[in-house]
Amino acid sequence: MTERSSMRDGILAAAEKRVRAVGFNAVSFRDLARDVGVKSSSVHYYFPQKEDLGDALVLRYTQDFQARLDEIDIQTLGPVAALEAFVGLYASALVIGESVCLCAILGAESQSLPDRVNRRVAAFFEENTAWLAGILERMPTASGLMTPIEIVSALEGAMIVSSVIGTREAFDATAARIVANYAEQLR
Amino acid sequence: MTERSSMRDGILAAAEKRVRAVGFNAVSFRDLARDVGVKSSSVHYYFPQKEDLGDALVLRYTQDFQARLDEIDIQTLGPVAALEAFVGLYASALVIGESVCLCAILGAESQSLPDRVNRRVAAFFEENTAWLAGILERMPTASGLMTPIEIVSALEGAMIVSSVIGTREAFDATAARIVANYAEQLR
DNA sequence: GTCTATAATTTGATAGAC
DNA sequence: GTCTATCAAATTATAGAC
Repeated sequence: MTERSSMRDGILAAAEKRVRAVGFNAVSFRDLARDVGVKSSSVHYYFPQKEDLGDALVLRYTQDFQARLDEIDIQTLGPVAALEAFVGLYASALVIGESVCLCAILGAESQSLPDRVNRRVAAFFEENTAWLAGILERMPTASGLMTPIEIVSALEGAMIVSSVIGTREAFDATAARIVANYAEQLR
Repeated sequence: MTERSSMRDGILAAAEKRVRAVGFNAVSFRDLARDVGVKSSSVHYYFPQKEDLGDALVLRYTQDFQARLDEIDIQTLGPVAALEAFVGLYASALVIGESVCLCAILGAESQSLPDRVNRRVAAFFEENTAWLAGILERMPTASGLMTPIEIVSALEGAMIVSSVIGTREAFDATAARIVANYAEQLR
């Protein structure tokens, strides 16, 4: 097993924290260098271009997220509790005054980001919707229920609105309704 | 009546176009100066600090949006058609590859923006939810229906996700469901 | 009001010593 | 790998002429 906490990973961790707070365009190589205690040229050693940093950042975030999805035992929990666990992952990504989901903020900035980064962000959404599709197909089909992409969209939007307003109200209401509407189908 | 298209308003129009595409942090005074055909120092004449520009930009956007809401004749249309018109305003704010709602992108960047700007963005959401509350109270109360803040959140999130993926799919599905769910209540 | 000129700072990025 | 040193460009912002 390779070293768990390399410099490269430390830089990515610092980048994730900063980008999830202020966005990709507002984070500099020098910010990250200071965070991990090196010079900015050393950050360039690991990520020659800022684009490389963005690419690796979203990849890491997506893999971490996927790993947490894999921990959700759908067989044991059943579809509703699994959906609740999914929504819980999003809930833990939102810390008012501190951070939102990485892909919410990168999604909003997408027109100013390199295509390579955008493709990774799109892949995050696609993996999430695919996972959701896996559990929702175990539900009775009902025309009034949100589809996977609608659920992901609603959670990301609620995160952003909650972040500006400064309370979790919008997010919590959205999260609760998504779960409740599906639970209702199984009564 | 004062001049309709002053330099100040031209700058704000250029700023709106750019910010709705790439975000506030990725737009510079020189960008706007070139757009309207002056030097950047002239832009500073109208907006001494970038914060002043952001503040005026969101105020203008909110007022324009409110004016379009005022044009929706709720009495004549009835609540469902009025809700449809509301959703239509959001729909027209999304142009794939070009722009999203100003407050979606500023909301995502909020942690890196001046408080003054954030307060204006929050006010936009509050005015929108207040308008929605006005028409939804004419509907039969139903526990399964989205509240105003949930509707606004869902539309903003769907805009961002659609923007990254590159198709209107997520937005259109969200918009259609919001209207359909309420229409269903009035059958 | 708009310009020239410029200051002060920050940014992404590179060359080369150690 | 990390550093020093540096570059070219861009950024916000101001002073003062016209």
